[in-house]
Amino acid sequence: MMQSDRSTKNRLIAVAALLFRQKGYHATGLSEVLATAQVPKGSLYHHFPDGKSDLARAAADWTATQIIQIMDDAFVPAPDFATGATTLCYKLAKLFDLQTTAATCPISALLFDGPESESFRAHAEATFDRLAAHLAHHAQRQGLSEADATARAETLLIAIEGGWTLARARRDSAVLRRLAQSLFGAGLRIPPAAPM
Amino acid sequence: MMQSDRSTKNRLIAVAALLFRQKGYHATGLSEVLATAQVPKGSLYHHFPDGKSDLARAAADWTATQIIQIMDDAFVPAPDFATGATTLCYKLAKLFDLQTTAATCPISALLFDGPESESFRAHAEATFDRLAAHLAHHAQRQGLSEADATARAETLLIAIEGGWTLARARRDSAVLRRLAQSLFGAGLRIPPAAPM
DNA sequence: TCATGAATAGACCGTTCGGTCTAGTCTTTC
DNA sequence: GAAAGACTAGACCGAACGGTCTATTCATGA
Repeated sequence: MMQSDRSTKNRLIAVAALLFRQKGYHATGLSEVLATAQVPKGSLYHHFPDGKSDLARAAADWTATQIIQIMDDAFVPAPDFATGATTLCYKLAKLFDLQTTAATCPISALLFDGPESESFRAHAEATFDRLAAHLAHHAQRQGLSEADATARAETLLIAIEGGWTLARARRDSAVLRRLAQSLFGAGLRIPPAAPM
Repeated sequence: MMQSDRSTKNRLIAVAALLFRQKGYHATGLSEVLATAQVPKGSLYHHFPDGKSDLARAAADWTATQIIQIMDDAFVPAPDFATGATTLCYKLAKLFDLQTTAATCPISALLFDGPESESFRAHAEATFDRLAAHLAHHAQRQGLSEADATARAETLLIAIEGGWTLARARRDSAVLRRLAQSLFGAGLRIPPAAPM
């Protein structure tokens, strides 16, 4: 069985994750996934008995672990939270630039656009919380108090989601790169808080 | 002709805007729109010759003017930008709470999920820019410099988009309400910027 | 070497999709 | 009150959808 990286199952997951994110779950036909992954229908229903929704779940999980990997890559070697956050934003910007079509943010995409079942929805929420907790964990690892860490993780998450949306609207990742500096950099600290 | 608020055409637009936002463009069938609005198919293709995509455009425009109205309601009577932004966040939170199903942010929803045509995409981008510009206009009206106004408007937009996403993931509008205070309030100024 | 289950392969099915078309009904205007 | 166009009404269409099913091939252990 071996489950190599290029196994039928993994190919299906990777292709599905990509297409679902690019065009959305409902806008992506199984036939397109199958054609792109070069997999016949029978194989899909062998590996994913529940069909499309099953595939969506797998794709979401796969994406989540990818995101966590990116977070770890950014935060583990970082001397402090701000540096980690900056690196993360840059990594995400790079990810954004990789795609020809400006797709939805991977974090939110696979969670909100999927089968309508409540079970999928619940799974998505749990996954989202897991990502937020992971971010908070890194913050705490840098010596922040639990409350502080949670708050900062949340702020960063908001900024990333919003930043990605703006980047997508403009088809330009610049916002994402500016994000970290706006949040933590020496420059403007979100709003200069000048006149008001 | 009269074009009353409850005219067939307006009913179609309102229902489409709601459903598209709740379930997404591709996940919403014309039959559902038609049934909900109590409109036969023939009427739809009379008012919107290009069918579903045409309807999506109209729904997006209709939503955009709604959003602008909300912005005006928040900013016109406000003594300064921070107050206006706070009011806006609260209004959006209220809007969020209105829906049983936690739907996508109206600003981004109707822009990103629609027909795949490039023309729709372009129209969406233009609409998005229009909203951003409108926000910046309000900021400038409060005496901020153009650069400042643009920057603040962008920050607010990022925060709203990201905040809505988080609110949606948690099915709780609290994040949106906390948003304004985090950005401009006397309390925590985004990150306390303490230890790091 | 052969038996067995995993995996592949794709023809096929019922449903629903967005869209077309013709017929009928109002509404407005001479 | 008849002509004309705006609008409503829904039967109908081909295409594509997700999903099922049977046949076949491949891999593995006895």
